[in-house]
Amino acid sequence: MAQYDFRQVERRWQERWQHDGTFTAADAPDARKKYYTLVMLPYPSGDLHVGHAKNYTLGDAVSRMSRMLGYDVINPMGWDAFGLPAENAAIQRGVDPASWTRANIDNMRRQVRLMGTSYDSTREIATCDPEYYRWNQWLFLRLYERGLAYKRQAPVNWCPQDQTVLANEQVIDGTCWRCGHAVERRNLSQWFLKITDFADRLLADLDGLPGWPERTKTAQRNWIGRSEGVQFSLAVEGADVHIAVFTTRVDTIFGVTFLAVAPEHPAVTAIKAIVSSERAAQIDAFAQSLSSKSELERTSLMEKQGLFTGAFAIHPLSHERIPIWVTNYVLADYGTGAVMGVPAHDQRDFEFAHKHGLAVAQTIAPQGAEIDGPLDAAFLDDGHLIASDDFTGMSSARAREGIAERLMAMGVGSKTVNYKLRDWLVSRQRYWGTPIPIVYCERDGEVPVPDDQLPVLLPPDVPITGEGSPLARDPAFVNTTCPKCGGPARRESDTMDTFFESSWYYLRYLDPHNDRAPWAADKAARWMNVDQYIGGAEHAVLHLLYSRFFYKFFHDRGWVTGRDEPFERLFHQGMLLRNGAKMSKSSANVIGIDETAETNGVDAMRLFLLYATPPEDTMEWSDEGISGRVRMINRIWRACEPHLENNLSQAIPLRELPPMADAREQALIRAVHVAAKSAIDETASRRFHYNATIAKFDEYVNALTALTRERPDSAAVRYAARALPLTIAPFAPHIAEELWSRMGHAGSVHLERYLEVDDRALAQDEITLVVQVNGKVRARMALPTGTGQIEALAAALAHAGLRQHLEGKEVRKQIFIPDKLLNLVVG
RNA sequence: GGGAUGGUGGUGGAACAGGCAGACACAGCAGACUUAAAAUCUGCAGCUCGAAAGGGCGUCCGGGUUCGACCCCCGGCCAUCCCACCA
Repeated sequence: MAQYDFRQVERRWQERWQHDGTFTAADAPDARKKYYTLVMLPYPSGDLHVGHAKNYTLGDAVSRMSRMLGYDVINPMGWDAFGLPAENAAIQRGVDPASWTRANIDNMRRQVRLMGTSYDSTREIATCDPEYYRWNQWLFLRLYERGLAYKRQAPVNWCPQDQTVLANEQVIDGTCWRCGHAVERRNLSQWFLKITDFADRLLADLDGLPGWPERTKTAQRNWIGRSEGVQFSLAVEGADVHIAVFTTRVDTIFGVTFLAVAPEHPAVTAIKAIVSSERAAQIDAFAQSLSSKSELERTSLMEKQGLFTGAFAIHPLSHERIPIWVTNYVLADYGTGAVMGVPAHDQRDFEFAHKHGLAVAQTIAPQGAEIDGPLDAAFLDDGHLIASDDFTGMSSARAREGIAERLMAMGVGSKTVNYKLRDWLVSRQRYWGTPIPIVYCERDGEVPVPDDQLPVLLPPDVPITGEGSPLARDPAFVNTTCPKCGGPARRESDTMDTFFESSWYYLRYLDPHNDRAPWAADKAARWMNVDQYIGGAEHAVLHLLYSRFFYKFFHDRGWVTGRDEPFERLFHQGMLLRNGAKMSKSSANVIGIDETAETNGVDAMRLFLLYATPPEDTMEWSDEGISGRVRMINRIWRACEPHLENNLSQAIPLRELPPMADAREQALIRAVHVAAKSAIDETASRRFHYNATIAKFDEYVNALTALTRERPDSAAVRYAARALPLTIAPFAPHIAEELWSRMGHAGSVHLERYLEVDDRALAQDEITLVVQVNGKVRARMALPTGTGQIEALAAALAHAGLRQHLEGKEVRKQIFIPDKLLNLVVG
């Protein structure tokens, strides 16, 4: 008996699939329904580990399964190749980011193939290719034309030690991830994308995505943060300025005892002009002390601080004088940058008022109750209004309407919707990204690079030191001529956030070599939308929100048709841990693909990754666990081996069930169809709990192994052996292909139709009827399928084991579930 | 503080629709084969009382609904993740 040589077999079929283009998707449609499976494209960091493998194995199984179920499948793959790690490698090791990235892509492509991934390699893309980022720039210009890309001054995270800007995710508890130095805020001129224009659609259309996890939709809803309220303004006493505030609780307006503004608020300048010079100096000092503090520090870590400006605002309804304070906890860029302070009905305001000795005026009382003494915390619920002029006595809900109308009639207020979502900052002072295609001319100002001059190429050989923007220091890149007037001009030296590339890559896969457009509309119409998207939950509000924004823009421009959502169904993978930590080089807990494939084989690795937990769960890697799947592969081989080359003439068509000689053969045939049914159901339901499917295959293989020993030539055994490569193909593709081929088939098993589940095979002649007495299981009886209640009761009464539970008692009630259960209530 | 998800043997997990709890596997124990080991095969295995037959308990805890609850409802505990001075 020859040992199964997985190394040789796996390598041979991987080369064959690549050579034959087995998984190439044709652009010409056929009679089948299209199916677009997509996994989030990886960053080429160097080496794939089994954590990556967990993600790609699921996508690959879904893709292969869908193809075998009769869909016209497209399953592309690419590289999210721009980003900071390449620059860090450049700084630390002096390598060129481009060469470093290319080498990583080459290595990881090898590893993706080593995993036996069934992706269409003719559609592979790398976002750092000029042929790709050219279209980034083109899309940026289309956004620019519509006013959706714009430049403005904005505060960013800045590390004074490393002399560089940091992304939000690189700020760990207010410090720089690399050097640990406290991060500051700096005002820099930055490019933004106006995602806020789409806030209402991005929110509303979540309701039309039943194929998305609820938690992801909730996360996006929270992030967009829509709130309805009223905006109104208060005049500043003695100055010609008004301060607008936004509130969701306008019913508490008579409880306002102070006005809190952000130190950056524009009205602060006017206020400084009307107060004493000492006050003005104090305000400046207060603003200065906060200017470099990060938002996290100001809002979450620091105590509530404030300074009375010396100025007053006039309450629009009561005409009382309201002291104006500058505070650390009011954010300049949410709402209007100013808040009405209602200590009695807002906990933040309550704490602030207590600390600074401000008045607390209760204007809402619990429904049906009166106030009983001073508050020891803000009263946040709705109720009825007290001490509120002619609104006194109204319910909160009615007062919100009435007060809003009064303010509108007075011309000082309006109903408003506010969003937490802010415009997307896409500028990065980094080298390894897409250059922003804008030049600055002394005469013409900000000028977009014309389409026919794209791409603006990223220059090679730029020194990267980790200090400041590398492109800004490259005169050959920065100095250019104005496309409009031909005069001297300066190129934008910022590059784009890498999330720009990943917001539309799924469209480029559909037309990867197009040099006239990012994609052709007919290709998009052929394949979009993505039927099943698979990736980590960490992108719930980043990539997945940006992509929806882009797709809506594309849809509005008519570049894509159908619905304006890119991803029909979304599935979040669980993480893979080892020793309780996420696999990473820094944790030194990485299990590499190459080593695992070499020692255990790729099929065993794939089976283990699918088998160990449901795919959405966090998984702990286990060196022992994979050995069980190695055994399974070997059992599959031994079970099928007697049915290889010699038995070709005895091939049994899989659609024809062999006659079943006895209960054991029936059980074997049943195991075949139970496993196949599980694979089909888990795919169709999009639950993808292939862990349960593979357990069914264990039972199938165990039954086959046992019966093969006794009667290797029975029709049932031959049928079950020949069905095995076909049914296990999506999960263990290499051994399946090898067995299929050795059984005499010419084509690839992966292009075959999956086994059709036959109800006759699933049916059983005999079932186990559970007999309960007063709800407790007291006996199990083997009975013919379809036994009626009367016969079942008779059998139960005759059952020796039940006598002690029934003797001398009256059966008062029977519950009978056919072929399952008989519950006798006695007393 | 708010929200989401979850809590089942020594371990990973199964039970898809309220109907046999613990499938399948890992680790373990015993046996067969072997000079021996590996590999392979067979058997045992929730806890507990009992020699056995058989009984009692058992899906985080406490209640409830039901003939019957891992599953549904109420209250609590714990864990993980997300959001969090958003006015």
